[in-house]
Amino acid sequence: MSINEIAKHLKVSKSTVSLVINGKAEQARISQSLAKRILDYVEEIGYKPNALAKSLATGRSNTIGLIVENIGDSFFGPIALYIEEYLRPYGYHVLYSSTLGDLDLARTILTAMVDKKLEGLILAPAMGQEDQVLQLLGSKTPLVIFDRRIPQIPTNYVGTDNYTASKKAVEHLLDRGFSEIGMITIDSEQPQMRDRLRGYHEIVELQQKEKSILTLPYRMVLAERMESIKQFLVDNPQLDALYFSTNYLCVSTLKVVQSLQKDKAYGMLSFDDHELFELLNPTVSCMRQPLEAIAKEVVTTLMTQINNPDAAFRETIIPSDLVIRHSSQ
Amino acid sequence: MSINEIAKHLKVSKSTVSLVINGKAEQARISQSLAKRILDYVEEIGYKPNALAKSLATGRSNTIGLIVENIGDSFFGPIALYIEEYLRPYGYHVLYSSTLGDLDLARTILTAMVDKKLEGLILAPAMGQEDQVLQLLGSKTPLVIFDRRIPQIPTNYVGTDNYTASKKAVEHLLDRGFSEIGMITIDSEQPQMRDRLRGYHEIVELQQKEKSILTLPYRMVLAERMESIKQFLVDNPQLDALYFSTNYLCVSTLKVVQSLQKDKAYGMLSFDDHELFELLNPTVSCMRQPLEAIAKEVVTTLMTQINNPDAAFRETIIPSDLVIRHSSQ
DNA sequence: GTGAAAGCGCTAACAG
DNA sequence: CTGTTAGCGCTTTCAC
Repeated sequence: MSINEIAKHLKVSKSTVSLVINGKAEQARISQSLAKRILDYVEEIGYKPNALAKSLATGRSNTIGLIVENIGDSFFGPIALYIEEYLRPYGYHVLYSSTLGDLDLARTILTAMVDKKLEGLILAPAMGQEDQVLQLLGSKTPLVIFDRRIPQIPTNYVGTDNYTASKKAVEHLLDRGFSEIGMITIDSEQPQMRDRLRGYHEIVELQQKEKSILTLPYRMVLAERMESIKQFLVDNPQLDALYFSTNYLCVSTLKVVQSLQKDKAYGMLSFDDHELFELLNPTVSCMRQPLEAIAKEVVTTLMTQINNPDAAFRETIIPSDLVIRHSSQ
Repeated sequence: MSINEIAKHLKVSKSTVSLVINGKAEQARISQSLAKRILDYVEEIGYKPNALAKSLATGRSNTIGLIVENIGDSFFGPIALYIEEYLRPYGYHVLYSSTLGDLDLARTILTAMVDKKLEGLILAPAMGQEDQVLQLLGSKTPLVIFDRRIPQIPTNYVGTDNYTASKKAVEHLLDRGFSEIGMITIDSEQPQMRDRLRGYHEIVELQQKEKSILTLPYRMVLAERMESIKQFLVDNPQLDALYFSTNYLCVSTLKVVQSLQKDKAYGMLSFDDHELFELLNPTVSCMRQPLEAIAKEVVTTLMTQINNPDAAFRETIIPSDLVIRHSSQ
């Protein structure tokens, strides 16, 4: 079942078979009849080239690595789907991994992917992975960072305008008459989270209001997270609105509020939309990142670098949209 | 940066280097000092073996293929995450692809994965892919089918008890006093959907009630789907409860009901849970498939076959849990 | 203890 | 037009 056996059986040489199979019969000026004979036999025995051997010989694996925080969540999941779809026309497959925000795991994964000689890497880096990325950059592997930029290191990057969008979000809440706005956020070291937080800081300071911020670690079990949020709400009775740096914090908070059964209604606005936000009562306003556009740009950027390794890095900021629903009215 | 250069530089042979790197120095009785010299140099230049070449030589790619319908949805996304996690201890990586229910695409993807000589395949097959699976079975590639079984073809399989769970769900609705239960389902040819439908049929017939079934195609744009659902509700004013074969149909219906602004409240029960079902008003009852347990069993089954290619096929049915919330009270 | 050599399956010059 | 040859980078057997 190898090219060798085919060659032997047909009494031609390996290279002839290889050329024909790869559609280069024409340009290698191989006779139509011979080509047909080979193709027919290949068809007959159902021969399939070994992609591994091909990759080794050509240096092309036709595979792109995708490293995200959690493939199962409502941000990275759909992004992954879109990335796969946009990559498909180029003939690329996707090898994925979720880091779950764990640095050690993230390092191991990245190392493994580099060793596999993938043709390109799409990475939402974990905190602390900067040095490894820097090193990777030296190796000339095409790379696109997304969602969270690595400050100080110039790379290809695609992400949303976290800072500006965050300011808009908080301003919107203020405009609608809320005056004491608390922010619930996560793992404040991540650049995108920092920027969202910064936006909150700036607007609230501008209004000379009090800041109330709850910062939660990533990877906290739901029950604990809910407990922290509950305490935060209790400790800050003055709050009339809540701003969330990401949607699952909003979801957790909604669960807390529901369990509290107080009838205090907070104004709410979350970064990132959620499929069911428009079904809740009240419906939940959000800053929506355009997932498909981000995925598309990630792929375009990667392809650009693959086809032109020496091109300058490209940074694309894709603005998020404020989606106004009832929770911020 | 290849093993060759290391050998040359150290003036030893390739094989010695290879043995040392792979920790077989001991058994090959290579001197401690030589081994250390090699290891040190490897460390120094930061040498990484080329995984591709290694795979070609050993025939092991350390990669498992995962083919699902949609990696971005709330069923397959989390499943993919769990599969990855359970696979990690074995040193396997995951190459994924979404078929979006498209047969041609599904065939192409499966073919490509087979050519890549992956060490195992986890597959939620598309309709019509039976022949291809049959063929794959002949090739001895370790394979686990999940979510949707292929009738008539014995394979490893992991899934839930669709038929029984569906009966329980409809019975529950009846028990709670609903009497005219409509079912909204999809693409009724898929075995798991058939089974869910069959459960509905059986219970409703047992009660000598009228059946009202709306069958929607997979891959329908949201607006059209909502339109069909709306029409269905209008045409069937007698319905007092709705049973959904999968959660996004329930979500779509909730959107329709919301837009209708009638205050008719349907009893509702959906197959598959959704993160926000417990936040809606009323909270939505469901049949919950234990995602992590399914993923775990998929991996266990696959590993069993990989380690013991001649073992008999293993079929595991993991029961779903009825989660009772307010929508079915 | 160590190294030479063959081979995994394929591609791609280059000769004829 | 077709075949020879030399790799791609690594593993593994078997002499020495």
